[in-house]
Amino acid sequence: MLATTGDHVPTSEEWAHEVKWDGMRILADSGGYGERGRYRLTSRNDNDVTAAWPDVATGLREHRGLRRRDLLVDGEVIALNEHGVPDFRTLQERMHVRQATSVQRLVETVPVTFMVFDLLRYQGRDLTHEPLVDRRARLAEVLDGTPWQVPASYDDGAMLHEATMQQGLEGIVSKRLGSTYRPGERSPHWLKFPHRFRVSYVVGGWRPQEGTSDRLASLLVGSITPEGLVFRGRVGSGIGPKQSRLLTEAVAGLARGTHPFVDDVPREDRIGATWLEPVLVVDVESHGRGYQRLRQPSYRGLRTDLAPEDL
DNA sequence: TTCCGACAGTGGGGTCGCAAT
DNA sequence: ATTGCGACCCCACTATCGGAA
Repeated sequence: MLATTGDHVPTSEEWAHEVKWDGMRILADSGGYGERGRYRLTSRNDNDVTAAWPDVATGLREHRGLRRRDLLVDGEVIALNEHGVPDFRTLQERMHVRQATSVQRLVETVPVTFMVFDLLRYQGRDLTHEPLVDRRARLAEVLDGTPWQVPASYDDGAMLHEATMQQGLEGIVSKRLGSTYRPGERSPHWLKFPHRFRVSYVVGGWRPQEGTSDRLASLLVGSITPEGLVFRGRVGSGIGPKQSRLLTEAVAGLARGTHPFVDDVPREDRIGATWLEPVLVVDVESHGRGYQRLRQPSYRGLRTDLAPEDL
């Protein structure tokens, strides 16, 4: 079950709100009774990822009360950084591991937490048709005292939205308390509100669409620092045929031979690029702050009212 | 007939493993 | 030893097309 992006955080009492965890979605299935806490883990694309998270898979093995229980839960594996904030980059180091030998080392260097937010089956009984409130209540009982965590649920969405923003968390997810669980579906009963920030950047070049050489598909942008223009990454999402045409016009006559950034532009980013005089300013919406490179960037338009000196 | 939602395709930032160089 | 590529993970957004209203 997936969340739809929402416009406004619902205020009605029919909704509950929780932190949106920046990690990897996992379904953990005990596979029936008597398995002694051996769980099969699957990713969002239904790949078996059990090998990469042995600590998660056996997380309940030692827990007495759950030894012979049967359950299927839905949650997010996260890795916390030194500030206690989920760090996706760190998590990725363990994501692709297939062999048990290397995992043992990673388990120690990259500890993870499994945040479990839904209970889909318990003791052989399918709970997906029961309302969320009931599933959550049962989940809290079942996992109480285990290494797996059940994230808190909040009534006040606006408050949580603000608090998560302050704390540098990814955002919130609002869920309708009476909703059933619909496997594989992107549901309007789950609404996500990721914190995205709109910031202006200076354009230092552009890249063509894959396979072509003239159709502008993405921009290479940078931010102004005391040292000069620092490369921050590429933006392509949001540049459709119309925006592409507008930008092609805006970029005309600005070409130059070398890139205008003070730092080095990585090889991969230079492929097919046309460098430009750093005079155009664009707005970009992206996730998170304080990152070297833009995360999940999307183009928001040309700022003809701004010059690089204004930033 | 019109509108909407699901899906595919394009764009982004990353990691790792493995084969070719 | 380095590099390139594909397989995964996280995603945003746009265009299209078929079915519901």
